[in-house]
Amino acid sequence: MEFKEAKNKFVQTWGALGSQWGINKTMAQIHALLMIAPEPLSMEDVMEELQISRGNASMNLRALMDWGIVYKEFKQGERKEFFIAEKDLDELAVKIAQERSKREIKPALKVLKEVSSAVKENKTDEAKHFTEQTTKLYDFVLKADNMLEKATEFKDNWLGKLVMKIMK
Amino acid sequence: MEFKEAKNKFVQTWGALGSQWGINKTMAQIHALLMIAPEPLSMEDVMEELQISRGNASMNLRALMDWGIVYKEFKQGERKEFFIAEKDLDELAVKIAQERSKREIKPALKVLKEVSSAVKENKTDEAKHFTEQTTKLYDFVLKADNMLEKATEFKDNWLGKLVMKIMK
DNA sequence: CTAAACTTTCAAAAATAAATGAAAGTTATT
DNA sequence: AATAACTTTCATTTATTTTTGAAAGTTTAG
Repeated sequence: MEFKEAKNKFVQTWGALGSQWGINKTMAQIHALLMIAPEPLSMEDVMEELQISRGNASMNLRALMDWGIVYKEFKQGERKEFFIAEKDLDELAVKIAQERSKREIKPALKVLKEVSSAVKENKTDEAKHFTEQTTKLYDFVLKADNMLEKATEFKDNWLGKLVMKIMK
Repeated sequence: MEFKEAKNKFVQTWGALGSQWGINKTMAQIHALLMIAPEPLSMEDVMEELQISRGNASMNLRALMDWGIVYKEFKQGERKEFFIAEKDLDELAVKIAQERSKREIKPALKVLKEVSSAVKENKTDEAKHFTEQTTKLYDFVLKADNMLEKATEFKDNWLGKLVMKIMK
């Protein structure tokens, strides 16, 4: 396979994967590009490589920086900004997990808690069942969120490493 | 809070959560509805409650069954089909994890593997860096996918339970 | 201070995804 | 085998998300 073809295939694939995991396609593609770039890239470079507009590039680079997985870098004597991706993949996973927990799970948990304890006076069967089920769901999502949090601490901790080993 | 209000809030929230995790909004809402229904619901019921069309209900119920998280149920003497949700939440998590791995991660892994070993002859710096990075990414995604798989075996296994406990 | 170099914003356009509903398909009943 | 009860399909419409690009904003250098 030619290098250019492989590169393109990789960027497309990473983009598709990202878009299925809540990161928009262009954002994931920019990230892919930065991951494999041996040198920091300018906004021009990104626009050129992905054939996207200036506005699009600007917005998605900003978003990547908000997620904490892309950084600005300045070059000696150069006026413009360059960008590099977080290259430590464990760190990347931690950042993504934290962001998604904060933006999506935490707010949902708040509502689940609210509704699960909101109809306690109503004693119809339907209402009782509702309270039961939503309580279970709250506990479950809370557990999942905690796991996500704890999983991000794994890499530094002996127990985690042990478990990983056993889990093959 | 009134029961109806709580119910509506719950359905909306579950729908939003789902849509951020790769399950379409209506699909997640139907699932929510079935989760809290004390009795199996017919397609009519679902259409009525969510104010959606017959086609929409049919397609999304089918999708939920493909995911293995909703089942058909037949009632004595009734001609029409009723639906119930998988109520075991651990089972739900397993099913979702399996489906997403199969549909999204596995195909991506295939491409990653392909491109990471595709440009080995090319010896420019850029190509070398590309191979290095994509190899790392492949390993990383593979590891993540394995974790997802193993996590689904946790609930039945003593070590898993222990770890869960320690993780609080 | 001001012009040049560069970045961000945002209303409008384009692309994508999801929903509708009527027609076609299926299955059970008489 | 005809009809009624119900479900699925899919071309079209509608809603949502993403992208564009030109104008406004910012920063640096002279």
